[in-house]
Amino acid sequence: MGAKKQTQQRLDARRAQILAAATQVFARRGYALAQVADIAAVLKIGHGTVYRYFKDKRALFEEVVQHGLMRVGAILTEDAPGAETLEAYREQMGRIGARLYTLVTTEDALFTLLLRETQAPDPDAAENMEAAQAMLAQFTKAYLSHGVERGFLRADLDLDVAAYAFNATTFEGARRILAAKDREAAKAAWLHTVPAMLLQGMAAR
Amino acid sequence: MGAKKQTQQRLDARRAQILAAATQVFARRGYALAQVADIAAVLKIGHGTVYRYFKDKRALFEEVVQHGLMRVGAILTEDAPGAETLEAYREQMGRIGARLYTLVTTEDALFTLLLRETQAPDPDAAENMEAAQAMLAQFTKAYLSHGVERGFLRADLDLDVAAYAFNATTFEGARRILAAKDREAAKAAWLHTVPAMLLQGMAAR
Amino acid sequence: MGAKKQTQQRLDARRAQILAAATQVFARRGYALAQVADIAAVLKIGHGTVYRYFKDKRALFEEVVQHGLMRVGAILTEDAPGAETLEAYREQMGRIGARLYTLVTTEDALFTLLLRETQAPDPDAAENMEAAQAMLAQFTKAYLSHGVERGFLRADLDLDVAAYAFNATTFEGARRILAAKDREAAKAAWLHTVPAMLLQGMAAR
Amino acid sequence: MGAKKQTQQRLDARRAQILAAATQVFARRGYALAQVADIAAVLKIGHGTVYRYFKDKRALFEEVVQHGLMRVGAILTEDAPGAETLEAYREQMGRIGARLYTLVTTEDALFTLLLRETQAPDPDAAENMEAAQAMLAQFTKAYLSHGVERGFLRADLDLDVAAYAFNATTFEGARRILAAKDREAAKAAWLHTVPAMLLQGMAAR
DNA sequence: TATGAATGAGTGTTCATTCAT
DNA sequence: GATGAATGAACACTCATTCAT
Repeated sequence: MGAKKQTQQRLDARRAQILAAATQVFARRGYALAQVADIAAVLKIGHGTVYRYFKDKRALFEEVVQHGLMRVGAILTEDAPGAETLEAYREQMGRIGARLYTLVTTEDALFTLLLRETQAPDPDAAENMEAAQAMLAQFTKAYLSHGVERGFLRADLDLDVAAYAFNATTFEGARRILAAKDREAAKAAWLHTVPAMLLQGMAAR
Repeated sequence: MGAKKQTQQRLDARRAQILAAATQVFARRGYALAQVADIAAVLKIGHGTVYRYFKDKRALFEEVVQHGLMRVGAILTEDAPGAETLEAYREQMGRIGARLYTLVTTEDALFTLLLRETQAPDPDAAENMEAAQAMLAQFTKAYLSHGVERGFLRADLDLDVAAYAFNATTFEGARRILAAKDREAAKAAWLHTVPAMLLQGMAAR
Repeated sequence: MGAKKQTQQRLDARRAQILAAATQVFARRGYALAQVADIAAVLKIGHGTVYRYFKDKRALFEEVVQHGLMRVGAILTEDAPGAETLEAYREQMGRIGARLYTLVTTEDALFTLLLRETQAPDPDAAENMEAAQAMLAQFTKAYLSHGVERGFLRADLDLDVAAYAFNATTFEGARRILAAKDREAAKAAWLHTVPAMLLQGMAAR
Repeated sequence: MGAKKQTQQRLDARRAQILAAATQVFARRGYALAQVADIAAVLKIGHGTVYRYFKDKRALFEEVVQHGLMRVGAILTEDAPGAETLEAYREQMGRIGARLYTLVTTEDALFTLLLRETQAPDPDAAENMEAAQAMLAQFTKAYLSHGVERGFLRADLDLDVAAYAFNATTFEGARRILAAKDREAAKAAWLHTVPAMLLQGMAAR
């Protein structure tokens, strides 16, 4: 049984390695141009081996994406939604953003991929992507909803629109940070500007 | 001479037809899965004919994108930037948004394509797309800059960040509208919520 | 009728122009890579026009070759076979060779083509080429036969073998001359060496 | 290790099979008309397999040619250049010719190909072919040079011209033998006539 | 008669996927 | 389990040829 466990662990480790290698290659070349053989080559394993862990290229891709989305989801829910004042609310927003953008810079390849190919490579996969977007929007909507209930946010806000707009802004920040020469500076700029802009607006007082 | 002109017109017309058909097919299937033969089939012409008008599949794709971006650019610059009050400024923002979202629903396929594949289909084309994004951001930045000068917008706004955030929100709106069952309702919701949100913020007063 | 003649002359002239242009293009690019459109482009005429004068690309090619072979044949028969002494015979051989090699350098393209693609581009055409070779060998054989009759040449010579060998040597000379940097020098060297070599042999006396 | 060796042997064998099949098909149809799929079909293997062993059609063709030239080169150098008398020299010439013409009839397809397409199928490859010709001419020149040094051959012979002429004659023999109905008879005729003709000349004594 | 727009058969090449070892 | 040799569907692109103008 110990041996079995060992084996199982080794299998899991290999699976994770393939997932990581796939993330790199998909990020670098895009889904269409990434070759299964490239991914195997990164690990110096036979490319047939990949098929022992994943049904096909598409399944591998989707698992990479799912895995990435789960990590994002974890960050968004890690911080319990319990802010009692607008100030605390805004601070929490900053904390979540900071964690997200740190993950973005750490997991460079993963986010390059998520942000580039979230618009799916083919129509069949488009639904999945759409679903993922919707899920993230639900997170955000719940978060905003809490703000409205507490009275921090305007009661007349269209929460669906706001949630999608909020996420779009957040992910655009991630894109800009990844594209920036000085990522730390870009991160700081986005974290400084966006919460203020979304909460107080751009209009002068 | 009349004949020559006729012929030239017919050539131009055919070119435009191919561009339009390509837009449909690229939008429906994505760049990678779109086949040149599909595009020709839409027009019931031989697929060799496509190559009389465009060097190759990539060139055709890029022309579709360029053409689309020019139309967007035209909308953004059509309304001269001369608002004198915050109210006029906000109204102009609404007008531009309305025109853009109307184009989005009219030119369904074009925007499906632009919004999906602006994230480049392959690394070679990525630069073009990046450049297009940057160009649109410049438009927006200039527009916001005007607002700051007039005193409508906060003087401490990071205009680069704000411009990208603004555009991201706008394009997310386009995506949501295209995905919506009731597009007119979605259009109204985004046009109603976004300017207020971006100008006044989500925070309660 | 004068008008008709005029027209006929113009048609013939155009036909000759196409033949000449085709010779250039076939010589430069080889049969397979030469495009009918290239040939038309040389004359700045529509490529459809070529098909009004020649059935298809292959027919055009074959006419170019036939035309070239006829010119070679003319040179070989121009000098009547009436040498009475070995010395006169050898001189005649030199004269014919000189005329041939002059034509070679003058009609550069034609010979590049003849010498390169006499080995036919496809099996159907191979027979024609074989026939042309055989025809040239017959000329030479008759010429050698005259030498045997007159007693200039060894009576035990296998005339078939000798004729083909003689021609091969002659055409190899043409190839070398065309490939040479200094064509005049190459021409002189071949004309000086080959008749002596073929008549007296390489062996020392 | 034994298994590895086995596998390597099988790979080498397959490579050799493809080379052989390619020789047949290129010989039968010529470079331009030979299809990669035809070559694969001869071996009843998938045509993709060919691309595991050769980069592309051209590379396969060039390897076929190189391989052929090496075999010819081997024959030409096998017999050490040590003749001490004209008679021995002439006999050696006959032996080399006999071996070459035997290879020609044995390796029918290879020589059909070499003799047909040594004149390059396209301008890019022309240099290779020219180089091969030059290499063979160098062999022959060295051989003739030995004859001059030993005093068998005329001291005033232009060795460059003679070498190319010699080779041209030899290859024409190969062509005629391949084209002949009775190849053995043709072989005998060429082997009997050519050395005598080249050494003693055609002129009567 | 000349043109060149249109055509589509034809082919080299790629690469995800399978499966014998 | 791991491998990588083999496979062949799939597709972009070319260019000789036709024919309406």
